[in-house]
Amino acid sequence: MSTDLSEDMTPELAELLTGNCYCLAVRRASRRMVRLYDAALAERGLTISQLAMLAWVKGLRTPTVQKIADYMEMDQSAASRGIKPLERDGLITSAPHPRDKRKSVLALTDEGEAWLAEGAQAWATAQRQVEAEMTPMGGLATFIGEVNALAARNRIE
Amino acid sequence: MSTDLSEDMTPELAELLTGNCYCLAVRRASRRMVRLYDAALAERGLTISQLAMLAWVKGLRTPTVQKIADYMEMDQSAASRGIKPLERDGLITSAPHPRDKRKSVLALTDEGEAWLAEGAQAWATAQRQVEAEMTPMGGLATFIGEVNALAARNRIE
DNA sequence: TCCAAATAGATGCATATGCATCGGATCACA
DNA sequence: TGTGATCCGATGCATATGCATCTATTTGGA
Repeated sequence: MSTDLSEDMTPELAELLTGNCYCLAVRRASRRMVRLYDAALAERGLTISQLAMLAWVKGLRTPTVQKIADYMEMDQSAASRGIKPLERDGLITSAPHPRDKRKSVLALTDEGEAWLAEGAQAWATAQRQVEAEMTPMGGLATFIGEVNALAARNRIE
Repeated sequence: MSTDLSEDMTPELAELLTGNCYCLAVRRASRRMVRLYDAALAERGLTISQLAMLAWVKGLRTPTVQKIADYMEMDQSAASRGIKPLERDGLITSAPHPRDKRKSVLALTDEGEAWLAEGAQAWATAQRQVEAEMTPMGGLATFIGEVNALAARNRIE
């Protein structure tokens, strides 16, 4: 309701609040997307992040925390913590790297494999749904490319 | 390095890991964007979320937790917790609504006003930078529109 | 008027995320 | 072959987020 809104705002604040902040807009979109995928995955007991980590453990020849963080473009500490619940729940095991004691090599347990397979099915449902409703090669691809290029130019992460 | 990647992946998992998951792609973009804006705001001691909340407190005639959550399209509990540090640090005060004791009406302190003004300057720097580097009306606008329409159709939030 | 339904805000619980930092291990080069 | 620079993973600290749930209040009818 526009009656909620005050009148005396600087142009900058108005811009920030009217959905024109790139950062806030993407964050909102991200929250929504996560809720959508998480809802689809909830019955399998996984979140989209956890599914992705399981997938990376399977997809990498020698999965380590650092490598997963690199591929997911997130902080190493965040990846480290994200993996913890999966280890706790017996979906992932970790063993010291034979030749580099700094590293822990991760692996899926049989249960982890099963959960990943199940989760991938649920994921596909959400993915196909979004795909069907988004303009093909529409905003997302363009936008992601822009963000990545921008981040690279500014050495973000 | 492609030598990291294993070969035997189902098509679905390959799709998920190669950056084609809408959810993961947006999440990555969001993380980057937040880091960019947060870095610009760090010297003012604010995060982009906190700046937005201060702005909404100023921008709404009768700001309450619920109203801020609605406008920011986030969970009420997340908004509630996000406001807490700002209250603790003396940037926001809250007082019971005169006619509805369920509500707390928020307000900026003088210090809150000052921080908001300072933060808005820093924000503008980041915003202008991103703006200059993104294709005008390029991917973002299209994409956000798609996400919102999709979320509306699926009653997400 | 009175009670069921709806609303506001807070909290318990759990994950998600980044920064700084620490201790251990490895590497590169003098 | 040392040893300083790097790298790896873990942790402390702090915010960010959502869901379920609880209490207090308000509201909308019967």
